[in-house]
Amino acid sequence: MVRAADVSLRILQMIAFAETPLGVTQVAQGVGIAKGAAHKHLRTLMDHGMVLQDPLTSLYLLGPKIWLMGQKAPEGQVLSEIAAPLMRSIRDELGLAVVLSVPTPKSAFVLATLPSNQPINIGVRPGSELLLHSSAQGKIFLAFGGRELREALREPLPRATPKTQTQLPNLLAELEDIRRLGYATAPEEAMLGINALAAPILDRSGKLIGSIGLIGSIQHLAAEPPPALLDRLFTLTATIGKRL
Amino acid sequence: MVRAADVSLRILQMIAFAETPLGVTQVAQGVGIAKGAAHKHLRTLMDHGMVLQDPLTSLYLLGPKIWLMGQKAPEGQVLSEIAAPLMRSIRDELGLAVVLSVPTPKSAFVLATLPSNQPINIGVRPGSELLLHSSAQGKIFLAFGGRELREALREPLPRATPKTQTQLPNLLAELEDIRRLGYATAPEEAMLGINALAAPILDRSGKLIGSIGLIGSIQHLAAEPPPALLDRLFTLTATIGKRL
DNA sequence: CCAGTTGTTCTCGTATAGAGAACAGTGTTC
DNA sequence: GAACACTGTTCTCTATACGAGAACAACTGG
Repeated sequence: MVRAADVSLRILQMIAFAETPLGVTQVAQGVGIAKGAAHKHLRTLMDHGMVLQDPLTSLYLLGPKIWLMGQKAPEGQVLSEIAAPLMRSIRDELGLAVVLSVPTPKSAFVLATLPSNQPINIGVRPGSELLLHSSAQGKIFLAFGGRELREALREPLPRATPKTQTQLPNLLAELEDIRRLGYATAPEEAMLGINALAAPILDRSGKLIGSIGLIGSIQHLAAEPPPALLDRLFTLTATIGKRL
Repeated sequence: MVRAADVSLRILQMIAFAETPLGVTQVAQGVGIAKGAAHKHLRTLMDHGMVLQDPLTSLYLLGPKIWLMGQKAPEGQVLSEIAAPLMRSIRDELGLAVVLSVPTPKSAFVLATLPSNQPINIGVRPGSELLLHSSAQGKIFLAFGGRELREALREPLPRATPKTQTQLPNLLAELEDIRRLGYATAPEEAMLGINALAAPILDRSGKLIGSIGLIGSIQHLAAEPPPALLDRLFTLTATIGKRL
């Protein structure tokens, strides 16, 4: 781990996901270093065009180069443009929150989300990383992904709620079921009162690309999903897979 | 300048703009450090999800987080989605290369391009940075941008070709003309045999957002642009400005 | 006009980044 | 099938450069 680079990357993320442009002082205390040091990091980021400084307010905001680099990332471009309209239609139809995520070595990375349209709505923040063993999408990745993803299971499984599955043998058995049935649920495993239903997005060759998850309270999304709901989800993921 | 962060950012860009996934060795000699050190940097980038490693080939490629961050950059999202279809139509109509760029403190940053559709075609690489004083788009930014952009003129003006304007007073006079006429040209100032014509993209409040440039050989794009061509360019930039 | 903010520039001691070598895999070649 | 030529990864050690802290400059608002 390169410490200085780590700091710069944290600063970059901070600026990227901040609601408003940030000043040196906020950045400094955000990453926990001295103001002067933060300034040096910001200058480095500016030299690379990753960040630029508003000439009027002298606050720092994200530069255009980040956008350009983002265009080069395969997942986003393809998946989101294809999936976005389909996700919207299923959300409007079912009223549940819809989440698109892709696998990373240790988590399910949330690329895009649509919150549910209930008065009390449930959402997932894009950019968050769901644990592999305690989320529906994570379990999809464990079940359908390459062997390297299951490496993460060697370490003890942290408990998110009392219902989180922390026994490795039980989890492995569940993964078998998931592979067989083609979907995963996680009733109150990530958060009490909340359930999720997820299915994999596979390309034509059967390779795992990502997953679509539906999130809802246990009231709206039962632990045993009704067949009609499953069908709807499967047609969605199959359509996305075909259009890749 | 934070050296370690600089190295990591160079590596990140290298991976982002590489044609194919890269290995540790290529990265190391690309940025000029030892293999072991490069490995440490790559791990740091991976920890942040900026980069990930193909489990099969163990080559490094761009991670999904970069895409997500790119979505947050204001310029790209808005400008490119609005401008892209309009740029395409003007390219097909005129046959000239079309370039969309935004201002940075020291250059015109190229966000998106369309190469000309001639047999011998001319293009501009996205991500490149055009000098402010020796390119049509750069001169647009100097003329229409904030005062801070003109700070760059305090330093001596490098000569790109024999025709590059390197005399500050002459350049300032030209900027006056550009402001008055609403367009800039740069015949053979950036590259011999090539001319460019550019106009600013202004939002409703008149603030400079970016510029559209047309690039062609001096044969296809005369130093004195015909009125019809100017009209076409002005309607394009005006349309983009309105849709912001 | 002064107090309390900003962002920026210093200096200096210490943590750390990078060179280099050794290690561990993988595929190629003879 | 064994030696080879590559990969990516891990290690040790020292010159280096990072970050704490303080001082500075430039604004803002009471």
